[in-house]
Amino acid sequence: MAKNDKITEPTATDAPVPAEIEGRVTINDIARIANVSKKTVSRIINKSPMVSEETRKRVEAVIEQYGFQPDPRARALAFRKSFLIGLAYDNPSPQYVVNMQRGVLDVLMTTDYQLVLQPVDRTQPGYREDICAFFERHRPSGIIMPPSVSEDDKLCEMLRDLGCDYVRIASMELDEPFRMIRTQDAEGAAQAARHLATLGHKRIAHIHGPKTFRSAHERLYGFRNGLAEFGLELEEGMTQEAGYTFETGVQAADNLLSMSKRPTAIFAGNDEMAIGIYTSARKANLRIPEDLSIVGFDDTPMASRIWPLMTTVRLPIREMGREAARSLLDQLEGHSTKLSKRFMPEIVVRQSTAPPGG
Amino acid sequence: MAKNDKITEPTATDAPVPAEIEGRVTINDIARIANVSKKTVSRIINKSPMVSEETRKRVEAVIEQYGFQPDPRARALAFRKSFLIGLAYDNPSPQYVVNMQRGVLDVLMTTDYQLVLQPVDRTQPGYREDICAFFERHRPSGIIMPPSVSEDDKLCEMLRDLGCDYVRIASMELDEPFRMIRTQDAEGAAQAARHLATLGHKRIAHIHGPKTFRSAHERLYGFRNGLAEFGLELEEGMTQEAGYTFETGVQAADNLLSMSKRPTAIFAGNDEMAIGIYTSARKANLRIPEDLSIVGFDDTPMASRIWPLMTTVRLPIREMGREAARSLLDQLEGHSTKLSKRFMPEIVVRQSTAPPGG
DNA sequence: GGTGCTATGACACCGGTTACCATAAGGGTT
DNA sequence: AACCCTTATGGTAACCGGTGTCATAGCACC
Repeated sequence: MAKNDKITEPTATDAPVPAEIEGRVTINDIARIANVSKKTVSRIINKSPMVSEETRKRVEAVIEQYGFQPDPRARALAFRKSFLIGLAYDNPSPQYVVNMQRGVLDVLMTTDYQLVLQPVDRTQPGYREDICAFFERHRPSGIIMPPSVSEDDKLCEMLRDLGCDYVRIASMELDEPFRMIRTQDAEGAAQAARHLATLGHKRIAHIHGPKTFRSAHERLYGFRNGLAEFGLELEEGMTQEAGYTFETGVQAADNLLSMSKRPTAIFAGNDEMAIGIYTSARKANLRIPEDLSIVGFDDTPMASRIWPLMTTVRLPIREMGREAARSLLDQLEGHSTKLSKRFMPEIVVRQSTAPPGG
Repeated sequence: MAKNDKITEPTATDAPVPAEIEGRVTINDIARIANVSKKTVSRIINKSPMVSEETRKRVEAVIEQYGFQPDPRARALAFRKSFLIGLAYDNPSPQYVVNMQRGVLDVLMTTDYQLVLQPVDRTQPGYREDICAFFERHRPSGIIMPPSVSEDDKLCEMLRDLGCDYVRIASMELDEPFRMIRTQDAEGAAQAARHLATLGHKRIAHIHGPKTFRSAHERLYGFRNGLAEFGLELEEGMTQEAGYTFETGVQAADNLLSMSKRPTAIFAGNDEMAIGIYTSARKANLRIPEDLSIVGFDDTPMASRIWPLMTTVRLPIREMGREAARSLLDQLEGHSTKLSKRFMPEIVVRQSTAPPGG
């Protein structure tokens, strides 16, 4: 007769299968218990309006009672959507990374999406392929890229070709607006310049990041402009390129401080290098801030732990992570806000800056 | 027509759906092209030996050619296994967190498993429930817990009740051996004690973490023992409790340094607090290391950036992350090594320690 | 010719979804 | 009042992309 009726459960001739079926409650259980079809339960989970108030109440009570939670993987499969958001980062600062993760998670936790990490090393050949392989494998719905990964136009092109949505966090408009989270690094650097100029410094130097990083250009540019407002400029030899690391920062500062007419203030492109300046100054027996003023960029926790406390430029990283996640989610759902949000850095004045010639 | 349900997508009445079915190659495609059944392809993916050499070659060629990658979600569903590993952490040090993540990822990337993060705040009531809810939701195959989450016996009990596998990273044997990754914190602290004693210090103080952290006890205990080897002891008032943070470290150091017979050396339970000692010493106009020797614990990057470079005790955090992941994977596959691996800390002598009375 | 092993395929199933259909209730028309 | 057409609601089957179980065909071995 082949009665088609579901044979769902053999109902244990001998095997206590039900016991084996561990605690996980499924949509079928709920449907059976609430005496409705799977479909109806599904409608309720997905907040479809096509369910009577009464039915909804009843089913929701059962869901509540049994603590039913739909399996994310099954949903992903059926929706043909991974509900994954990738975070591809190479930022060497743990503080930055952790804050960014937190911000993204703040938003994702309230949704059905999940975060997957993809740390990369931009100096490795084939790192682009790594990210693409990562995409092919997990098929995240979208990828968030903070600097400096975000600055790689070629990579983004590859991702677009793969049909991968993404959001880039950067200090320049590198892409279509809805794909950008902007930081106004230039303005932050300008604030640093104004601060130093206002204190009365004339001989001011800047240690910037690698030329291959756009943020380095941006900060240099903004700093120059800020100085120009006061009729000042970065004199010959007063700019040094370094690698955004502590060691290269020390090296660059050594160069600056050994000059016959050494600067009375140095602005570093990030805190790591600024801390390098502290070390260099100590080696040269210069007092901070009396003999040398120092300004950093990022406001890492270190800035408020080092002695004397560092004046630096702060970016709201966690909030940027949130915004990036929100923006990506919007994009995935079609209502891409045409506007790229801009985050304004803010100088935090502490103790590493003072008038020159203390 | 009355399309009943959600009007999700109008689906572009004209659009040829097959085009819509983007590039994703499935096991069915491979099976069809290679002229075998899905099951055979599945066998090959899973390296089952029950496939003839010839068939395998042929199918593998097709897989290669089309760049087929099995969908992790579909596999997870079919395997009744999530292939997810959770990392539940509350460690306030970004450096620790990032290194731990890296270590875990190092291992997981070579497997089918994926990492999901669960940052928590142990000071929040209901944080245990957060973690359990996290488990219920994603059903990770296992959870890795670094300190201080790892120290919560109650939480682990709840997880066991839920049938959740886990690995704890801690300085004490808190659980069955196969669930532990041990760090020999006591031995690290003893090394610090020996180092200071050897330099000739007699009046030595210790700033330890909160009593609620087992690591705090462990380090205090080890430090005491190390001193005892040299016939020294922590005198009355020479121990201070602080909160593992910079600010509380400053406070505790202020207390110690304002005593009439102040210590000539201080060992802090972590680098954060040790950095607080630097600040306190600067305020008190004491030179490091001439007037005061300082030893930290953790070897955060900060330790090698601060001036003078900090002597501290190092733990191989990334390697510990790797080991935790390996160990958990072993556990999941049944061959739980009965042994809990132990990581030995190592003192890194830099410039913040010297003989007393410099 | 029975036995045991290998290689392969058929088919149901994991836990959700959509497409499509069935039925009941309501409202206007004649 | 009978009829038809909506609209609201819920059921059934197929499917997403893999897996397990079991049956079966082919072959070597005694």
